Amino acid sequence: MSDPDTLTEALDRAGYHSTAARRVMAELVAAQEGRFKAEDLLVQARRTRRGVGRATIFRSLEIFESLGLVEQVHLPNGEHAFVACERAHHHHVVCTQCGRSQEVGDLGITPIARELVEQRTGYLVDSHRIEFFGLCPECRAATTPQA
Amino acid sequence: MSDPDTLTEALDRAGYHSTAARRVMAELVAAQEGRFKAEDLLVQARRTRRGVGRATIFRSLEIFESLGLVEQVHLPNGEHAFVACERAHHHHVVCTQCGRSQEVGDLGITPIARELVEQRTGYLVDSHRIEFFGLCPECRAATTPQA
DNA sequence: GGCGCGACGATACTCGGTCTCTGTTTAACC
DNA sequence: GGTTAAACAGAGACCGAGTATCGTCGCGCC
Ligand SMILES: [Zn+2]
Ligand SMILES: [Zn+2]
Ligand SMILES: [Zn+2]
Ligand SMILES: [Zn+2]
Repeated sequence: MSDPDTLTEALDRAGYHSTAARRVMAELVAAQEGRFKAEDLLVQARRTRRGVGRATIFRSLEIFESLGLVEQVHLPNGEHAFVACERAHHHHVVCTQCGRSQEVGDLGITPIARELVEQRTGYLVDSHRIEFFGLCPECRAATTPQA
Repeated sequence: MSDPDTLTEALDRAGYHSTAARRVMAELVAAQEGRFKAEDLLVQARRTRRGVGRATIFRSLEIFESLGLVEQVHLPNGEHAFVACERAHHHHVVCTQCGRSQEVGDLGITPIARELVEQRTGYLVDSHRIEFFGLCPECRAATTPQA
């Protein structure tokens, strides 16, 4: 992600007021590389221009999430973080080392899984969550010098 | 899940002391139907025999999890719950209505996904989390009488 | 320019989870 | 069976993420 305007436009299109706080949020989110915690934004906001209130951080993230611009990920250690999204159904790989993250298309898993799960368990699946964790190319290279 | 002994035996096998609190925990966990929150156990423990301390609840669950006897699930609403497990790599479907849950085998997703993700993103995947949410057969029947 | 609703932010609060510390239990060894 | 070191339980303090409240302010609209 890297374009604040995409975010603000989406907000506008969805009928949300354009406010200073939200513009800052859009900028911050767009500037993140990989996963980030709400707390990170709070700190960053406080550091630069006039800070954004804690409540607003969460409210904005909630809106962004409802618009599919951001997604919550549940890290292996139980913490919660967010990642910026580029629309369409997808999932994320998150680097356990540096936190960078990337989207992965649906991989065609959804329909298969849904069907299989349904026929094996009788459950009518209506949503799912898939998260991959591992090492990003950079960290991978860093930990395995050349061997 | 329904056998407390399986749990206590596993603890024993792993070299953990057999204590009163852990036996109670084994019984409680075995008695749960579907997903349950730590808080639930706390309340239930308090209600029946001599309660188990809050810290102990979490410590035990942590051990159970490390032994693959229990797994943490991140519900769609952000809450955390646990489900009892029957070993081997698998995932869960959780009923969004009544909370019942069931294991689903790997579905063959793991190797495919791993490979696809790796070749598309360059990430070296070493763990993943897949959760399905929907309606269990009972709730399904209940909400769609016969139509 | 004025109005009303929506959003902001400070603060207080809740709640899930952890830490710390002390007294107790356990298992192993004699 | 008695002794002892290490593991454990539990009470309570503590912490941090997230939420609720509420007075103020800004946006969009007329
Ligand atoms: Zn979570
Ligand atoms: Zn990385
Ligand atoms: Zn399981
Ligand atoms: Zn159900």
